[in-house]
Amino acid sequence: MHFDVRSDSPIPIYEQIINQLIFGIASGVLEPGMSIPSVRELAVQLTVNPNTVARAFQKLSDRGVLTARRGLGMEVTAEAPMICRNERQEIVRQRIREALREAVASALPAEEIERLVAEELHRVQARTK
Amino acid sequence: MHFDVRSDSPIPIYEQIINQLIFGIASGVLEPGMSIPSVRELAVQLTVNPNTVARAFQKLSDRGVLTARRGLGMEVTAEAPMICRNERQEIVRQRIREALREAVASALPAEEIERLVAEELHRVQARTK
Amino acid sequence: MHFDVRSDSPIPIYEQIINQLIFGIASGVLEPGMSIPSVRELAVQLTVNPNTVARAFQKLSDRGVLTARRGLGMEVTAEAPMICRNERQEIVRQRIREALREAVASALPAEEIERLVAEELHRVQARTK
Amino acid sequence: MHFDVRSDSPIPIYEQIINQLIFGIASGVLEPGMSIPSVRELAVQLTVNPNTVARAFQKLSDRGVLTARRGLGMEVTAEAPMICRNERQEIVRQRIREALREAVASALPAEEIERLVAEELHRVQARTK
DNA sequence: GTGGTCTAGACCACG
DNA sequence: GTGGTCTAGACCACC
Repeated sequence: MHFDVRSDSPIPIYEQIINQLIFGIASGVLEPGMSIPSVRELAVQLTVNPNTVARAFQKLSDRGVLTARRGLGMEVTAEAPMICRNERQEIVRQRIREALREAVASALPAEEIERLVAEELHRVQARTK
Repeated sequence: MHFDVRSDSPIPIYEQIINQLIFGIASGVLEPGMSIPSVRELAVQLTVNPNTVARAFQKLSDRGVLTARRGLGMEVTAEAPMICRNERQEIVRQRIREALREAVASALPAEEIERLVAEELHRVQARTK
Repeated sequence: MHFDVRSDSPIPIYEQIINQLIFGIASGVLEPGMSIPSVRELAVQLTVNPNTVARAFQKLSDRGVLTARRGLGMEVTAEAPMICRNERQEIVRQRIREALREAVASALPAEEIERLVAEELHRVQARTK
Repeated sequence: MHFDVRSDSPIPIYEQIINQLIFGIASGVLEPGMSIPSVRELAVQLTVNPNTVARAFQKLSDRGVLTARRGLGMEVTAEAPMICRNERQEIVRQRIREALREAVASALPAEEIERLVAEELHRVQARTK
């Protein structure tokens, strides 16, 4: 699974990790019963402090998405996919809503906003192909 | 001019103020020559500490958007409208790009993303009418 | 007499006025017994607040350089030229010293500093011819 | 690296810190990759409030000279040396220009100015040997 | 431990 | 009254 952490974002790193795990589970890349990378492993991969990864795991464990298997690392729970599919949509929707709210607040003309959205949508979709 | 500050946002308050001033100048609500509320005034209006407002003014002054007139308050510079129109577009574009990047990273199907965008765009435009 | 006030300088305006009056007296442009421009007059000329001019006059009066002639404005005292010639040299020397001290502290090579000094000296002398 | 802050100078403390960091980077004493004292450390060393140091760091960060590494401190950027060498020369040149401009405005004879400059240059160079 | 943000309140220069 | 600077001290996210 691919992770992408931006240390210059105003969004805390541990939250970025949480979101990406949620996305991975929601999309089926991570399935119930699968064990996810260890704290240390992921920390190395993301060049991030292990505490930061551990915090992300902890929060997901609090929400019932992950569960600790002693000595074996974290495992995706059975209920995780359902939880994550809901959360994913809410996260994405919320972020889009905020961006558009700001766009409207900026008093840019509606056509300009629509143009920007179309442009960026196109751009971002092209990049992932 | 209307200001709207959210203290629960991950975006720092002083940056929210900066952005809204940029939007105000870009849209022509604030014109070159003084018209900006004083630090103390705006602080009361936003129920925020004067230093927080001063920080926003200071940064805009560094960027050449505002200039301090000793004893008289801050004034919008002559170059401000040009600077701000550019910055406005970049701010809005950047925020939209991030939201869409995350949406794509979430592995939501493209049609679903487009549906969400259309829905929220509609919603946000309706709110301002 | 010519005055040049820079509102963007870190040196307070009233102090700039003080210095320029000292320079005027030291150089003999302003002589003992001469009445200098009124607060209002000078304030208009410099597009500066009358209080600022008044403060400069007050400080010079404290130092025995100017004296108030009731109803007639400020007058240059008999001792002023002597005081001002001393002060002038000290002011100029001090400012030069600070500039050079900073230049040396910046670790610019000595030849580079000398080059800069020569360049700026040339430039500033050319401007006044 | 040595720092020297004068609290009685008309130049704000945070700006003195900025200039000295610029000088340090321009001269190669501070190199890209971390080596900068922490906010708290430097504050103690200069017997200055941590916020004052933080302000200096913040401004240098805005200018692309420093970058914050969360939890690790500030780091000199790769572009910093180039930026700082340019800025150093401008800072020094500007200060020299102002001093000489004032000297000329004071109507001191040219030879006298040159004498003062030579004297102070000599003096300041002797001090650092 | 680090920097980032914010509050509170002081003093100064200037109008 | 205005902005600019500085101090003091709080809380947060992150290492």
